[in-house]
Amino acid sequence: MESRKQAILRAVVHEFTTSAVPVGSQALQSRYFVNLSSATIRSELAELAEAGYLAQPHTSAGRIPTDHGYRYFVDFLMDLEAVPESVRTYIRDELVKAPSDVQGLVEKVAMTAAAVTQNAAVASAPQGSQARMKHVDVVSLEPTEVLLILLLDGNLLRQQVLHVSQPATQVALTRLTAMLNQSLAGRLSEEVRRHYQNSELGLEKEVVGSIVVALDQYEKGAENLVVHDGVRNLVRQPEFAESSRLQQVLEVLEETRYLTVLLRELIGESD
DNA sequence: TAGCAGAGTGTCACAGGAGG
DNA sequence: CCTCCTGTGACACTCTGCTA
Repeated sequence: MESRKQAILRAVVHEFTTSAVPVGSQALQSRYFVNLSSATIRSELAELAEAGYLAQPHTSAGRIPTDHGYRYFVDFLMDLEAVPESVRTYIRDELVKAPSDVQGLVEKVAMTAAAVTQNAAVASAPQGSQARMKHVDVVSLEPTEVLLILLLDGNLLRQQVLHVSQPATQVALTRLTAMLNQSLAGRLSEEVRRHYQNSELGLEKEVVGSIVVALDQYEKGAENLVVHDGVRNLVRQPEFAESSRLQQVLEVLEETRYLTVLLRELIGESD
């Protein structure tokens, strides 16, 4: 990439990661390229967009970096700081202590990254292959509300509150989970899905349906995202209230169904 | 909900420099 | 002197947010 395009891409990434607002040619000209006209910068922006490094939310908006643009920035343009030896040692010590299961390891990585960067950290496991159910438990919360606890292969734990159409007692739920564990433990998602299709309408079908959804999400990899206590670091930042970062974080969390993790952390932190 | 202002874009004609 | 390339300014257009 030509050096001027690199400089413009670097400026766009810097501006956008600071303000979270699409970056226009005039903003770039006034802050970074006083010797160029805005039309020249627009021309370069258009070429960067054509090459896939930038995108435009709508016709009259500025540009934002694409994943491709961020990748290029990280690989070639970012100024890397040397990691102090003390931090290196801290990371090594923390990861040595990490549990051997996937969930525990990913949580440890997120927690360590949050502690080192004093920011929010999101870590994900590699995309799941074929998911296998290990164990299921269903606990009664309210007459028509139950807590589904699902253990997947690799010791990944999933919890979900489920609204059921008919009231269910704990006795009935215990009987149901015993039956499900007997018939579905160790089964692949395809077999669980077949079980769902063959189930009659009612509590069993609703519970198995949720298990199918959880297994699907595991296979797609989206469920492997883990957020740890770095969210509190975001709240502590003075500019946080003015920033659109919260909105972005919420959108990501909502998509990945980890909003409850965020709320749990916030409730523990402030009103 | 319509109108308006502001921000930003794409396009085009033009100017200036480099090279043949 | 001509051609090509690059950069610039101007203008029309789109979209968003605000206000009456």
